[in-house]
Amino acid sequence: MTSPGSDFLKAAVERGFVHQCTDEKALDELASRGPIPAYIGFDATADSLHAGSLVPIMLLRLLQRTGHKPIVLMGGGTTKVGDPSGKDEQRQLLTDDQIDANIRGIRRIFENFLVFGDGPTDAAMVDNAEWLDDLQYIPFLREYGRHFSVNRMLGFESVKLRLEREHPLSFLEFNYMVLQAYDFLELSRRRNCVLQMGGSDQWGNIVAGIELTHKCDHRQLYGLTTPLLTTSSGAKMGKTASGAVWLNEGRLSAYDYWQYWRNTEDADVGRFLRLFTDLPLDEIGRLEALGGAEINEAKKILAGEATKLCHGAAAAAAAAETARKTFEQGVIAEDLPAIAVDSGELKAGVPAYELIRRAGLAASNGEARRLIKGGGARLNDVAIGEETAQVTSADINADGVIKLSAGKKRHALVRPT
RNA sequence: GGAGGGGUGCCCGAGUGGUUAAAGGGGACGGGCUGUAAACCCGUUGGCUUAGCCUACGUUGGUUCGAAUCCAACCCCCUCCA
Repeated sequence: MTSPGSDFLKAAVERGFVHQCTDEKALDELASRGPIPAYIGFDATADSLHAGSLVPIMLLRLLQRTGHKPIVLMGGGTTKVGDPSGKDEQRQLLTDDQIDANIRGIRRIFENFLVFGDGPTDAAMVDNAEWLDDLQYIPFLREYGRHFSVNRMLGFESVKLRLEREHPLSFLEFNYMVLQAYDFLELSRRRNCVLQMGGSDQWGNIVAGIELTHKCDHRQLYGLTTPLLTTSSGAKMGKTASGAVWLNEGRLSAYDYWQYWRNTEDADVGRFLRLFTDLPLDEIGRLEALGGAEINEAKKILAGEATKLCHGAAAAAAAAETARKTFEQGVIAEDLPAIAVDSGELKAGVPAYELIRRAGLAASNGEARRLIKGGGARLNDVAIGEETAQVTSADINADGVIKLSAGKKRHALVRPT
């Protein structure tokens, strides 16, 4: 490809956001003429998003920073259908109330990454329930359904996966693609939106929308997908010991979020800095060139910048400080995750495995027992030898707390009350 | 509607009457080595009040001293035929 002329596409390519584009040249030209509205759709299946959605989120942020209008499309309507892409199983259907609550939670996340408002480059959030909820079945089929070829749809990746793996694909889900295609048409009509972006698994759905709009309105739209992000060793992004890497404080603390980025593999540091921070490219180039143990400095910067975007500068600084104390000085930091335990209960003695479970360091007592047996559990930094060891008030340290650890990185405090 | 194949733990996938909480692989977690990295080596991987008990191989019943394994009915998926 020749070097793009528009700020947006140039930055998107250089920072590694582009996997495929329907017509890079034409899109580049369009983007260099003035602000273009572009959207990415998000499902409302949970009240938060996780790190897997971060690439699209950062792409919208980049779009805004380079002078264009990001549109966040909430799938309030399509979530009632369920995207079969990448899913073996049919999704559980959510109620309207759940979906509304989820959209509210997700909006709070976007407010950290984008500037919302009414200006030409201000972000907007739209819910496709606005037009999908009131669709009339027969008129819709007659006007739009006739443009879709089932023959072609059967060939799409999202459908093929289910068919090949012999998993059920309901007609309901089969329609997801049709509705997403229709979304693009609606957004081009209502908001003059010309570009849909999304993960590489969305390619088929995006192209379907472009084709539909072309057939209905004779209007040329564009699509751009981001690469599926895996770590250098091939693992999917966004998972951690205690589950997914969520983007809201309630589900994953800013400290754990910081830790997630701090533990990035060496080989991924440059790539992640480009994708998940706003740092200029020449500085990133300098950071990723650091060799040996020095690359840890780059990881701290990555963690700091990424956490700043998601949780704010104060939380990022606090997380960095907690990490410094915990790892570099071995001191107990105040804001490690903590649980409160009744001091009377402590006086009587509580099995260590139970406290480990309650502190969220293990999912069950059995898992905690195994952790102890395997030598991975520590009480105030001393390995717990006995599987049935009791923790009592005698274990409260000078700071008035008890420190529990699972492995070297996961710590929690027990505060007597 | 007819014929055949199939539904196993987080995922894939073995297992056709007992020694099966279920081979093997993946993933995950822990230990070792390191740099809070990767690679590599080792261990663990249903729950509980853990030398014991409980729950589990689509669902519900049945045969048997004993069932993931045999039988029946039902549910779901796949393939071919109508």
